Amino acid sequence: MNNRKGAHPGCSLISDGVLANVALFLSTHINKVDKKGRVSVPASFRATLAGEGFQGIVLFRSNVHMALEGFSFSYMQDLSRRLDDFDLFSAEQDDLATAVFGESVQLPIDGDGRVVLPKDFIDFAGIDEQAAFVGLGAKFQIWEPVSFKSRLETARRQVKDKNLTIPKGGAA
Amino acid sequence: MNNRKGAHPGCSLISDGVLANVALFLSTHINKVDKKGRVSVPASFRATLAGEGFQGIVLFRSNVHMALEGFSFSYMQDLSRRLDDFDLFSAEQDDLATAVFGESVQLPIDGDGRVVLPKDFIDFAGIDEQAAFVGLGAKFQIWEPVSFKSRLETARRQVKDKNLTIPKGGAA
DNA sequence: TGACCGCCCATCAAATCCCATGCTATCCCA
DNA sequence: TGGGATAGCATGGGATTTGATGGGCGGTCA
Repeated sequence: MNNRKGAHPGCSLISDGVLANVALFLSTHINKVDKKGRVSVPASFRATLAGEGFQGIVLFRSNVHMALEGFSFSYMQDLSRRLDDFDLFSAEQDDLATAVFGESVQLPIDGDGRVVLPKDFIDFAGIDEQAAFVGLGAKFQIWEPVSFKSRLETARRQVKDKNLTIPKGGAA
Repeated sequence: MNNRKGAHPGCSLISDGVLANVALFLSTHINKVDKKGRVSVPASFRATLAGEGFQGIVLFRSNVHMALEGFSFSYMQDLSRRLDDFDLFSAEQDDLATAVFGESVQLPIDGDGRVVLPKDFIDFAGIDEQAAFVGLGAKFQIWEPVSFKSRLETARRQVKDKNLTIPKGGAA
């Protein structure tokens, strides 16, 4: 129930209870896509989504990769808020908002924990028999497994070469 | 024993009893890995994790060693939050998230205080019959005991030769 | 009248729970 | 202060549940 290790010198703006269980999308799960286009959403992802109070996922095409971006509904709200902050200053952000919200689909999860990926999304991501659900913390992506493998290597290399680190925030 | 009374002068959000002490992972414990891939998480580590308010650990492959890095779940939440400071969809954010979250796994601790190490993680760390849980303060590592022994000697030598010290400073 | 969609059930393997057993560090009391 | 009593921890193995996957059945909408 409570929070991060108490390293926040200035304390937090976030109330304890809320922060408490920020569920995260973690790890990579590879599931099979059946003839009907159905895929099981990894159980842990479902749990994360359920924690967000929404039975379903929001998907749209990545602007960068041949992959799909997935969010919980509440994260979409967050996204919206962030975009609003920039709206005033940049047309690009407006484009982004249009692309993101206009192109996204909301998929219900069936009784067995599966979603049906729209055909054009499947094509876009080059998905065939299998789909890799990649947890990225607050969001996740869906990849064709082989593509993801090389993507992962790129990411690793980038992190290493550019010496990327997650900025030190409150707690260590 | 270790209360951190007064560590957060203005912080009323953190209740004394609970968050009270920033628990640390300390010491090295070597436990057996059974055929099912189960290992007991050292009791003291479990206590530390419990202080974080979560039953489970997050693991991923070390970028540097043939070992696994372990964190409390709340630590990952911290990372996620800090990652939010990056621009959404920026290459940096994406690379980091992919490398960190995409490769991590969240392992629940069973009723007997054990976790099941994924097979590929066991292989990565070269673990066979035993696993060494090495406390490193806010995080810990899991090693194949023999590998760790040489690692330990290297570390000792480095500290000595280079006269390494812990920088003075902030909270964590 | 097909293609598609939402729902239901069956199956198999893997993950999880439960209990039983030593072993050891700790406690309590004479 | 010796020594038995006790509780906590690590471990093994079996039982049970959950999760992923495949297939079937009716309804609906062009």
